[in-house]
Amino acid sequence: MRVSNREKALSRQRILDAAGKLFRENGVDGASVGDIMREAGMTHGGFYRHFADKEALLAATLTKVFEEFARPLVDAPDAEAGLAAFRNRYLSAEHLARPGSGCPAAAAGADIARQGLASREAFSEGVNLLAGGIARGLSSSANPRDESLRELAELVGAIILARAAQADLAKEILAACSRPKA
Amino acid sequence: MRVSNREKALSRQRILDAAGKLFRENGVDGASVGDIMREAGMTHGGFYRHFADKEALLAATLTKVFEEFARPLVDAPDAEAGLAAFRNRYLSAEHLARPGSGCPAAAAGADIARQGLASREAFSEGVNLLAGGIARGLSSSANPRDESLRELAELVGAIILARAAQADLAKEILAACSRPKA
DNA sequence: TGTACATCAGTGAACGCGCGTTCACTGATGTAC
DNA sequence: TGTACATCAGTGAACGCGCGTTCACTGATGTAC
Repeated sequence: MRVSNREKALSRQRILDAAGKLFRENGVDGASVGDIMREAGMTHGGFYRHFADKEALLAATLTKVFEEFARPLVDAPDAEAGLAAFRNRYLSAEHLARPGSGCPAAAAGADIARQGLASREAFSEGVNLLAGGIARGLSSSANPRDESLRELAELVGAIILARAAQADLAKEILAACSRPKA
Repeated sequence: MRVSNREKALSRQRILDAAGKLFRENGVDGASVGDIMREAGMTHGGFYRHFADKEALLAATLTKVFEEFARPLVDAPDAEAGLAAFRNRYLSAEHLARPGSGCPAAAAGADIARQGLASREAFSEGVNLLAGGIARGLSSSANPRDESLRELAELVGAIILARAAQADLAKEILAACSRPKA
């Protein structure tokens, strides 16, 4: 029961969306091909009509979710306000509780170090995309590129530590990183 | 072939050391009980004479490796110099390349969010231990606790991003976070 | 535009494999007297 | 201190299970004429 080219393209998008959610919620190892296809409303066998293997799906998913996650920051009409809003969203209780729609660098970063070249390339591009968006909001800085990487590292570290820590410490970490710098 | 109590205690230490290495190198899911017991020089069956399950091993391992990793910082006679040395070691190429003997928060943090209570408690205590050591070196700060958490977040985020990124970007991230603050 | 046929998206069974955990067994160790 | 016996650390086979991937099959879609 072959489906039309248009339907196939939609299936691919559903697989990518499902993978985006489950890779971030459960980790790369914790989200199986079967889980992802089920989330996408299909059975596992059809997966290999869309991707060569799980690694190829991971790389394609990273590219997509970094783009989606960075978009509000990158597209903000006012770069400084956009950065402030991004920080605020990043360190929110909402982002803490919902990794599945949150920052891919925080949710999957630790896993990517153990993945193939394609995923690491997609990850690196995603980091550059986010850092570029942050740097836009730091135009008054002497070295926006360096400062943006430092800023991104702090945000990623904060949410990773907070998600692993118990509730009280998690709130403390997010609050400490939210305060204006001394 | 029962072994003496002293030998049993040594076996337990070997299991914890092996787990400390493999959990950090391969992730919690990526290090199997069999792998760890093999690394410790035993077969897998004896594991359950030492730990109730894999989760109990993870919690005990976290407590041990956080303690070991924080010791040079916490025990430094000169707190400020100790912090500077800690930052230097943390952002080094050596630490980038060797997660198995490096910071447990960076190597396992993302996994811990999906683990049981005992592991999250051990992780939280480890974070507090590190933050306390950092705060010691920040005694001139108005708010050493907040600043130490922010500092730790930046270090953890930097090494996680650098390990996942490609070599050039990794070096750039570590360099950006190594420079004195503007 | 209509027809004949090749293509192939998706299904569901099956594959080999490694996982965490259990268990019967062994024989040296620990302990009660 | 010596003896008799219970304990139990470690081994290796086995368990049920889920993993990534393959494959024969189906029938609607795409395409060549």
